[in-house]
Amino acid sequence: MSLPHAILTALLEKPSSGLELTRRFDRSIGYFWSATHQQIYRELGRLESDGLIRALPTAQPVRGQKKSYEVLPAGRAELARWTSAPQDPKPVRDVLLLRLRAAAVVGTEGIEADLHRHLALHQGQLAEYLEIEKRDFGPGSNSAQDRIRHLVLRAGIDLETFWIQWLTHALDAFDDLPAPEEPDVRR
Amino acid sequence: MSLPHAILTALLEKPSSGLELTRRFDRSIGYFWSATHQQIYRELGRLESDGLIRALPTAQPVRGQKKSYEVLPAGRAELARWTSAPQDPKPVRDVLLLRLRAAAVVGTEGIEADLHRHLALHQGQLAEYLEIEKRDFGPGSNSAQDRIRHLVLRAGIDLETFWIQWLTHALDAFDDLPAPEEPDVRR
DNA sequence: AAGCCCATGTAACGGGTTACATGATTAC
DNA sequence: GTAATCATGTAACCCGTTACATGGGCTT
Repeated sequence: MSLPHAILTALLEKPSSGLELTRRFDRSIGYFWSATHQQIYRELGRLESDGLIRALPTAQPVRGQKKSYEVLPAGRAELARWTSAPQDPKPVRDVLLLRLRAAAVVGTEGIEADLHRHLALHQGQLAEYLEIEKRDFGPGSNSAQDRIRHLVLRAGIDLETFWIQWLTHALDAFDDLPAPEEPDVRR
Repeated sequence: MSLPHAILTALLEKPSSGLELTRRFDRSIGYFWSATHQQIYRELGRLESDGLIRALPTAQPVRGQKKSYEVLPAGRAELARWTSAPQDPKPVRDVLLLRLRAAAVVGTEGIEADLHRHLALHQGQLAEYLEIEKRDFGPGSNSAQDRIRHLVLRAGIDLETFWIQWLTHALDAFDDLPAPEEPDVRR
């Protein structure tokens, strides 16, 4: 149950319409919590009928007409409650690691190319994060808000750095692997 | 669609019953792909009716009777195909980062305790991984299988190390935060 | 008027989670 | 012989994903 709270956070930062939210979930917020527009509209409906947000009274809501939402006091309270409530970290769930484990059994044929591809993707993402850091978190501006947001961005940067290092290490190890154990055609 | 392939990998490593699989998904495989027994039974049924695995012919399958499965050639082929097929990395989805972003808006009240708790949890997980590394991957044994599995374990170790460092950094930053942005008492 | 993007949806499906059910085996 | 545990399932629900629908405004 995190999507509604992600939306509440986004709306508190800036009241928005569904499509504007979708755009923001493709950028900043989406860096650690992604969502499609279908999810967002479904959730906006629920949040509204639960009395946590309301549509800004601008024009009557016609289909195809922009409709902006803002957070109500009950919504802010719920977000504060959720934020401070303890939550266990989710166990890791990573397809690439699973594929490697499978490759240890059925052979590493073909997976190496994808490791290279992932390495490039993570390098690209890291560059994007570093660009944002340079732009948004220069030496000035030390409000609590900025420092916390910088902390979150730092997690992204360090995570990408971890993957780059690990993938580099993995590819090195692949290079001097004692030859494929392919001839395992026993069945 | 990763659970069936996780099960195929597990069954290739060692034919097992549903409950044995469940136990293994609580340990080694579960370190990067978790699954409950309900999921596993459901998926075993599908894999069998798809002709990728079969029940070992021991006793007739009575309810409450152990039933072991092994992988058929078609299953091994499907796993090899899946392993070498390119797959994009999933975008990060982390509740703690989302909560921090929310805390930047509604205040950091209460979240600090949970950061401490997470730090301890990650330290415990790291210790467990290091124990496994010492036990299973000593200086000897350099088969390709072992080296690949060690690589996967290394990812786990490095990920936990990342979280420990980041949480430590975050808690440090919290300590000299310019005080809550609600009513600042010190100035 | 045709085509394209903007904006808001609906519908169907599949995986993951939680709660519950039921038969067999073991412990006392 | 009864309680606990082992072992295999069923059922319901929610979230995330994919495909599709509808209407308005803009450009050509």
